[in-house]
Amino acid sequence: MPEGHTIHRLAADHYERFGGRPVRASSPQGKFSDGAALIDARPMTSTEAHGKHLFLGFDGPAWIHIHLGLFGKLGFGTTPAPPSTDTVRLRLLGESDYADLRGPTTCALITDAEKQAIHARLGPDPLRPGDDPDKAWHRISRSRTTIAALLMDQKVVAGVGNVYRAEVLFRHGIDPYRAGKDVTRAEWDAMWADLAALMREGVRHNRIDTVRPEHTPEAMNRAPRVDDHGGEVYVYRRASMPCHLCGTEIRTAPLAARNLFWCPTCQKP
DNA sequence: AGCTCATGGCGAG
DNA sequence: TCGCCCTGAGCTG
Repeated sequence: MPEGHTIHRLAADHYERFGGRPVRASSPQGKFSDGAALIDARPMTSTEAHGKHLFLGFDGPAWIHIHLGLFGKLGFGTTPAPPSTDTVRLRLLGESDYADLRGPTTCALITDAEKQAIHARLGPDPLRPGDDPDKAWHRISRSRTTIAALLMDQKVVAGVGNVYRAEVLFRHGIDPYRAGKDVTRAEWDAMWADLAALMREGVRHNRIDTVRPEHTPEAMNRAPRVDDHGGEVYVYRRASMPCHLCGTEIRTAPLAARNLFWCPTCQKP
C-alpha cells in the first residue's frame, strides 16, 4: 500500500538487484504472460519512478509499467525462489534475487512514447530532482477545489497519498477544506519543500514518519504508535485520539472516497 | 465462511 | 459521485 516514497524505493531496489543483467520474467498468474515472454532474458537497463508509477527499463527498448494501486505489493527474496502462488502477476528472477508482484492496478509492457505520455499527464513529483513546484502552484492557486483534494490529484502533485496529505496539512496548520486559491504562495512553497524532505526520509526508512523530533513519543513521554502502517504521525488514522500538540480530538471525514484526518484546533479555517 | 477495511485510480453517467 | 478492479489481514460468527 504505497505512496510515492515506496515507489522510488522500489525503483532503486530493483536496479540494485537486477540492473545491468539479464532477467527471467514470467507471469504465474497468467495475466501478464505475453508481456513477460517478450521481456524474458533481456537485460534490465534502468529503473525509474514518477509519483506512484514504476518503470522498469529493458533492452529493446521496452518498459514494464507498474502501478500498485491500493492493494498491490512487490516482495523481494533471494534464490532459490519458492514455487510461486497463483496470485503472482509478474516474477522477475536474477542470479541471486527474485521479485514477486501481486495485485497491481497496472502491469503492462509499454513503449518509450507511451511512457512519455504518462509523464506528461502527471504533476511534478517532490522526489524527482528538477521537478517544478510552480506547475503545481499554477493549478492550486486558481482552483476552488479543497487543498486536501488537490494534494491527492496526481495531475497536480505526483506521489502524495492519503498519509502525506493529512500530515503535511497538519504540519503547516492548514485546514483541509480551504480552497486551493486561498493557499498562499509561501504556504505552498513551504509544503513542497516539506514534502520533499519527508518523502526522502520515507525512501530512506521505507516508512512514513512525520513527527518532529520534539514531538516524538520519547520526547513527550507517551506510548509509541502501534499501527500496521508503522510510522509516527500526527493525525493519520488517529480519529478521536488526542492531538499530540493541543489535546483536541482528531477528526475524520470522507473526502473524495478516502478518509481525511485533521486537528480542528491546530488547522484553523 | 463471510464481512470490512486499507498509503489508488479509472470510466460511466 | 458512484461502481468497479486488484489482494490480504483482521475481525466476526
